[in-house]
Amino acid sequence: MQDVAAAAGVSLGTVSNVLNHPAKVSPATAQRVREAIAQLGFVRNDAARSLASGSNSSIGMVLADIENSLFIDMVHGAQEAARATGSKLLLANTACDMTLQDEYLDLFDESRVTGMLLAPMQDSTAGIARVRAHGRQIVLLNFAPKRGTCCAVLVNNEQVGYLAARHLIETGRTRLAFVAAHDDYQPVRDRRLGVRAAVEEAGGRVVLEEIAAAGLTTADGHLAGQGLARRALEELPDGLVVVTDELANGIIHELHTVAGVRVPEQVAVVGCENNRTAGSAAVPLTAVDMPGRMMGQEAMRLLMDEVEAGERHRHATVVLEPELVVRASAPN
Amino acid sequence: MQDVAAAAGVSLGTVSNVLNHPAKVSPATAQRVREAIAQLGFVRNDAARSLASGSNSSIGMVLADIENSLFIDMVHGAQEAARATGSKLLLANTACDMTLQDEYLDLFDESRVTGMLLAPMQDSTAGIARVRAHGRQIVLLNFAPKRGTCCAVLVNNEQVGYLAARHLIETGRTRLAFVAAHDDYQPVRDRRLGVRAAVEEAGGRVVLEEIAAAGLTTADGHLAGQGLARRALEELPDGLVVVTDELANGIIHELHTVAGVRVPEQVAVVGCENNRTAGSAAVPLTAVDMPGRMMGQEAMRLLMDEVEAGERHRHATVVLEPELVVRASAPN
DNA sequence: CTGAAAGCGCTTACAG
DNA sequence: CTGAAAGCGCTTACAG
Repeated sequence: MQDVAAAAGVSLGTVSNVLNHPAKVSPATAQRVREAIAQLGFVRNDAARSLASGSNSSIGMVLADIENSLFIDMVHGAQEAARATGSKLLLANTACDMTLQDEYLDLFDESRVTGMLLAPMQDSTAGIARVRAHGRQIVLLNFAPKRGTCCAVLVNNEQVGYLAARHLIETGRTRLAFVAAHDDYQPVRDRRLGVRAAVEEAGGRVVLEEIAAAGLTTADGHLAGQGLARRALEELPDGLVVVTDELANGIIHELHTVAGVRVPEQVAVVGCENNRTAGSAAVPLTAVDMPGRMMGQEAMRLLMDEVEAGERHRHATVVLEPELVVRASAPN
Repeated sequence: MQDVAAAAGVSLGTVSNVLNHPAKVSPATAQRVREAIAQLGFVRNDAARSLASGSNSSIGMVLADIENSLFIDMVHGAQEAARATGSKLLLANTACDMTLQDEYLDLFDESRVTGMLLAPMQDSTAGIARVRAHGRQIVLLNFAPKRGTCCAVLVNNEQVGYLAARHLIETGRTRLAFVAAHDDYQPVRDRRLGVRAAVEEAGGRVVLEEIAAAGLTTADGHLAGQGLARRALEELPDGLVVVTDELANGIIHELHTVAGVRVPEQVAVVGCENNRTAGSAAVPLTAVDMPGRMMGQEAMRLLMDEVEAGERHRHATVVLEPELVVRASAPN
């Protein structure tokens, strides 16, 4: 920057002003400075910049699983919103590893980002507290914070389970099963509650079985599907609510393609999330849609509010409603 | 940090040494310092740190399309390799927008990352030159650099096309078509060359038709599939090489599910990339696999070599070989 | 509108 | 092994 100033025949402060407050500099001078910058190939040192100014216009987003298109949708939404405000979105993937998640939170913290977005798969109260203790803003995605300790954007996951189960009941299924794993993941717990509520609402004419899968992936679905396929047909549920699409696809594969149990005729299946994989499966999956893009947008909006409002800020939790998307695996 | 030093009763430099060169400090002192850090909730300011040291241990990865699981695989590979060396991987998604790509390259440049990984969808010579002019290292993924201007990890995309076409020819198909779009995307051009080479190799007994799609997505595939479905059966190719899996899935959907043209009996289809979607489609897709994870690992390795070797560094291009994965859409 | 000066919070030789 | 001092490259009042 010194060199630029010398080349343009102005002082250091003027170069800085051209970069940060162009209005304070006469157009002619600014032009000369800009030419010098271009000629010397000058790149402003962001470290010095944020050290001196105490700020940094990028915002960090920490994601538990970029493999899941729900998270990718959140990224898209957040990025659109960030772009509108002129800030840059930096991404970090933890692959569901809490150690890595903490490391990334600390990294963004140390680099003094404007704020953070966190979409975790487990309780992250400690990490959030650490970040917030340093005065840095953070908004939680798809996971409720501990008693109002920060802003959050949630989906009504109880409603996710409820919509899925109600659809099956309304289309005449009476022996439901809920297949899930990872009750330490809050959305799973909530979806379970919703399923139970829908069954209860139906009175005694609908029964619910709860089946534990080994995990949430397609491979876990294969296992669960094999388990179901070993049953006599009359002992099979006639409607399945499966806690994730991947898991549902795995089950359908085993049931329908391998074991020859017809989906949806003999067993109807509803997934949760409405992932990118849902529509293109062997039997297109009926699923309850999570509005990922909107979640990302809302989260960015909350974060920006918090950054701007400062002391006056009040934490808020936005709860978005899910929607049923009907496809072949559980038709109307 | 000043406060920490005071609390621990040592000087500033000692605190710094505890953080950066623990061996230089006596265990007892180090312990006292660490306690002070914990008590005060001190977070080292990364801006000051990298300003003073001139370095920054994170590396930036700029991706054209996080929607595509090939890119996600590259992330996984790069992250594993980064973790092994103790550096952090920061991600940025450009959504195929060259303006955004340039902005992110500049952002990482300004923040003085150790180095960058770039997986673009278009020629990025200008951006690469800009970054390199500032002395920052960058490795290209899945796109050949202009005449040895940087390190790169490529897949032999000609071989991708070749393997796809040869598989169809070997399984008895004689009227092939290559469906593609975006010849400005280098891998597309190379795959086309490979398909032509395989057809030529077969002599006169195999003919090749080249079909232009509107784009590379599933929706574009639907369009292309509709176009094919309108043809009389005897005018239909009996083997399709489709330049991406998504495009292939779209075509299969229209042909097989909508129009009732049987895949693979009447038309066999081979995709390129072997995306996450390939295996779970209505007709599981035979596809040529791109080794994304390995690409990411190799790219990190090249980058680290370059960072460490400094002046002595020679650019290198690693070309990985693809592999055919046979599924139902074009069986053996 | 412009320039000189202080300071952001660290790291790194260097002397003890 | 420890401490005092210089310097990293900017931004921001402040005086002109």
